[in-house]
Amino acid sequence: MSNPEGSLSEGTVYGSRIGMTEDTFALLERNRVSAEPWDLEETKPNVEALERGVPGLYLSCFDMLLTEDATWLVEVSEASPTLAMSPGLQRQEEERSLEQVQSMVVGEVLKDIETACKLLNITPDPIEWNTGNVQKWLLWTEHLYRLPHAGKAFQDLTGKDLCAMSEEEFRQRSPQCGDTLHAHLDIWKSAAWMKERCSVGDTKTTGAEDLWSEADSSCSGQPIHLWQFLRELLLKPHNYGRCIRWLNKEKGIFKIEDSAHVARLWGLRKNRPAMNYDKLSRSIRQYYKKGIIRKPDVSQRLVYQFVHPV
DNA sequence: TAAAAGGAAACCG
DNA sequence: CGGTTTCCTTTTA
Repeated sequence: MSNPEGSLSEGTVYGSRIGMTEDTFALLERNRVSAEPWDLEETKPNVEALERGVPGLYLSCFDMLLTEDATWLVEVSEASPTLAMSPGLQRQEEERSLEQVQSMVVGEVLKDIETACKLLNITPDPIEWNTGNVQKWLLWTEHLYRLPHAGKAFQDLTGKDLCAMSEEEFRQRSPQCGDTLHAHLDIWKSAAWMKERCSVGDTKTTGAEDLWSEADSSCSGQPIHLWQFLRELLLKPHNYGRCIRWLNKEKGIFKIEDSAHVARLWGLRKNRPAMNYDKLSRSIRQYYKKGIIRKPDVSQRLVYQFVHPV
């Protein structure tokens, strides 16, 4: 936010580039506020902050007008009183605020998609999904927004098939939530398209590009290890703080607050639907002799310690 | 009663 | 082969 002008213009570009209509934003906002399943918090970070941020953002713009530009305003108003805070200027400011909000929303959407990709181990671009990826995405989207299970209706479809389908075709396969699923897929498609445009386009670094490069760096490489996965969760307390958190970050001591939940996430990531805490904890115990994770000096239930803290 | 601890064997990229 | 995953028995808080 150090450069409001920059993010304002970027927001404009993104908004139009990815073709997000006001309806799209309305849908996003509605879903963000209404749904709250068990894992809403993990995948919908900063919802409250965002919503609180909106009036705050407006106020800070207003403050700038009143402070930094006050002398300018006075000078202008003396020279030409009609120009000071003319309706046109006001509308411009309002539009800028709106654009800023929109760019924030886009940023949040990208973050959510990044989170989902890491969790499901799928690519952000739906075009690349195989049938398994599609099912994962469906499962994910369904319980994120409390939709009835419709995976069966989309069985054996690849991401490419899915992307080629119209909203009507979605509704045919799932009368209850086809339209919602179509809308969400649309968001993913838009984001993927935007990502492509950003990476080949201008070299100017933007907030959104940072988000994607962050996603790329962690998505690449070998199959993830359990200890890495746990670190990832711990790195995002805003998303996962309810199920796993640091007790002492410096010493690497953490506590699993919701064992079943963490196990479910691990199972999702590794494609092991039968994963549970019994098995996950067995895997953690394998780390004892390897010197990766140990029990803290004062052993407590569900509390472990990284042998080599960051 | 859930969690902790490990042995043993299967699984899989 | 390594890194789990699965299953199991016994012990502990």
